[in-house]
Amino acid sequence: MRYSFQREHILQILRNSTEHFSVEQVHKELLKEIPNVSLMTVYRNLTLLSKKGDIIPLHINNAVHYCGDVNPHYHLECLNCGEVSDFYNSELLTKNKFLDYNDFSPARNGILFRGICSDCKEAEA
Amino acid sequence: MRYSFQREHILQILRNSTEHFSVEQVHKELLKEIPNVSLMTVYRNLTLLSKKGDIIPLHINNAVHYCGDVNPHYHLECLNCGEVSDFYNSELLTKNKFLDYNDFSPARNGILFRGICSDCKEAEA
DNA sequence: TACCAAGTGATAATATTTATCATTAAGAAA
DNA sequence: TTTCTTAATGATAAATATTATCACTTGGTA
Repeated sequence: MRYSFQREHILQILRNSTEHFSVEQVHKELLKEIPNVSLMTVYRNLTLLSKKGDIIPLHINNAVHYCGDVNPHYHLECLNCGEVSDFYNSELLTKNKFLDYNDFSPARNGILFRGICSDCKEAEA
Repeated sequence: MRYSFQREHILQILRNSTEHFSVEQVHKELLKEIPNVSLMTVYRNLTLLSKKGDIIPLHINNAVHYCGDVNPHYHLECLNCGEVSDFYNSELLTKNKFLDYNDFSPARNGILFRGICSDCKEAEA
């Protein structure tokens, strides 16, 4: 894989944020730094970076969002507001082994919890 | 919500299978029983049944698949072959409480494990 | 400096889902 | 049973997200 100015910037956009941008959002951010960069380039590089393991693809409501943090953690998706947040939990990580039951090996960042986030629970109460 | 012949059949298709059909697949099955039924009707009812809690929507690679089993369980998605299977694990279910950490409440069937399934692991070895 | 292949950007095509609206039919009321 | 109201349907079009194609550009090596 050859160096690419565009790809490097895409990676930095995700590394420098805790948000989980959609492809469109990454493109929008990238346009601030590289005018005229095409959406196709964003798609292409996000796919490549995912395959390399440099970013984590999250499939949320029929659109892929990407996480730039490759440290061991999981994701929480709120079914009410749609927000996706990172979830660091060492207890779960150490207990992770029993998940190899069923001969299924979860990917390092491959656990997604779908439910209701704290903000939405408060709003209801 | 009023009774609908089409909706009833859609629900039965999912109830009578352990597979996790896409919308197109449900439509294909439904056409065997109700010729000329429209794809729009399938979309509409799958969305309605999801909101009622009668079926579980799974977002897999930018397409929704549905699970007709509403008993407490989770899902395993193979990143290699794309297969999605049900995962029943009482140990995880009882330990589920600690997931209320972070004030996030996972939905009853809202945990998705993404990784490599047993078949694919064997094939590699 | 020349060359080759990876990467890009413009464009078109595909796939998935949602919106619109006239017609049909569930089921309550007369 | 007939009438009436409105949810549900089906046909069609539109919107959204993604992938394919290909001539041109650029990174990096010979």
